[in-house]
Amino acid sequence: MPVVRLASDDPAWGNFEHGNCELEKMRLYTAKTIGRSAKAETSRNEILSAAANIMRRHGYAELTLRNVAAKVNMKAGSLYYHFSSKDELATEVMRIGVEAVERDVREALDQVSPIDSEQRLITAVHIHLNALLRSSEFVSSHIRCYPFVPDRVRFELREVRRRYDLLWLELIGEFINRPARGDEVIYIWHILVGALNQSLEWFNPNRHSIDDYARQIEIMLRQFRSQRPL
Amino acid sequence: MPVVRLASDDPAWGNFEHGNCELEKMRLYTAKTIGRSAKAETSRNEILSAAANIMRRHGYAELTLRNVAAKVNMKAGSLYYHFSSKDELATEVMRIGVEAVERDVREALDQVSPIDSEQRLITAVHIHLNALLRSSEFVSSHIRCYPFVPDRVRFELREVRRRYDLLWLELIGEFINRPARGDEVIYIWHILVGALNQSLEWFNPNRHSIDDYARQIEIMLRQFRSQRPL
DNA sequence: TATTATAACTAACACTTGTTAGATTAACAG
DNA sequence: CTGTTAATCTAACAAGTGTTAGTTATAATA
Repeated sequence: MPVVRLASDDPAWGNFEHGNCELEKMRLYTAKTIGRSAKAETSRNEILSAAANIMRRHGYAELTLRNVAAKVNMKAGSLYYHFSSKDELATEVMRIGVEAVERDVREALDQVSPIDSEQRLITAVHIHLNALLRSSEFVSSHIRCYPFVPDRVRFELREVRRRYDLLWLELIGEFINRPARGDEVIYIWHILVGALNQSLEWFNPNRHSIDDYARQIEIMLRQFRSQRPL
Repeated sequence: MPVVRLASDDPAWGNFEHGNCELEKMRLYTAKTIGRSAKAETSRNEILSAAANIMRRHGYAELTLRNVAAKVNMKAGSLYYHFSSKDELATEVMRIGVEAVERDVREALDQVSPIDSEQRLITAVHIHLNALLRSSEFVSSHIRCYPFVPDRVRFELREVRRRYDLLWLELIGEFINRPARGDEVIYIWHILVGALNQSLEWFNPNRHSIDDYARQIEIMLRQFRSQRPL
């Protein structure tokens, strides 16, 4: 019946399970494992994953400690053994998210020639989209919930976020041969980030292709370069 | 200190007042005024505006009946004289939003040659951006809160939203000379809508220019056409 | 096995939420 | 001025929130 099939038409919209990249999670989790027993570490990771899942699917408003606890067969109060507050839990989920996607992008860029600025930007687009839409609920929960999270949480995340933002500004600056902090680069950055991150609200893995979408974004990006002298 | 000034760095982020387009509001409100006294109508409109303001600035989770009531010097219970539920209030705010921006875009398109598909698309971009970032909190609250609103509210809005979506698909289809329902058009539509609507999260009227941003979007759009035969 | 630290539970707290019924005021008709 | 309708308030409700203190069960260590 719907002429255009919108994400919002799908009853299961937003309820897809992401591929379980357990290896990736492990790498992230263990990065900051200090003085925690194996069992505590496992529980903590389950809690983080459950929280990320709720945040990605239903938004920050639906992230309640009782919801999270139920997903890991615990009671709300038990979560305080692993996190000192709801804010800390949310911060940790989102911190894992940015750090994951930044690490993935940087690792992929290491395999690309430093002077091929077009291939570098395109690579970053692919990696970011895959993290967002396929591999990591930590990434998607961060992107989806950041604007609605309490001030304190946003404040805690400002440095990791800025690092990732600067990476993009530099990639774009190199690509269009302009200063990374000029208005031009910044506006293009906003266009690109908007196109990438809004996909969370419509992308349906059963109906859409990450690569197809990334290809259209590549086409768009080339225009910004072709408008300018090299 | 921040290298790149992000919206989230600004303490007043999201707290800008939109230009008071009272005339526009009147046109919208009165469109469905049936069997309501002048006083009731005024109160109802104040409630709608207050709700839209909260939704745009703080998101749907912060929209509480007590918050809204306080803004219009009422008590929470009094709102039930004008709306039968919180859902109905939210639905009405968002319905006004889509209908407003769709009407604005269509009226502007009436002034553009039907065969100048580039100018038509560019016009729509400008009108949409201005509604979103400057003139209407009903539009911005809709865009910002739609993904987080209860299912019932989204269901109520599906028709008005689809009408507006189809308008864009047709504009893009004409512009790149492709069927409005093909994958190509739909992906470009998602890119464009993402770039437009995400601006809600970073745009700061004291620091950015709507026209500058719209111009960058124009550059982007031309690439999609130039890639194809006419 | 006995002891101890770990990890979870119970049950409540103070508070906020949407919503409702009934009382109260304000505006207006006769 | 009187009576009636329209508009708002009061005060509570049941449900849900983050958080805490005290308790129990589990697991590791001696």
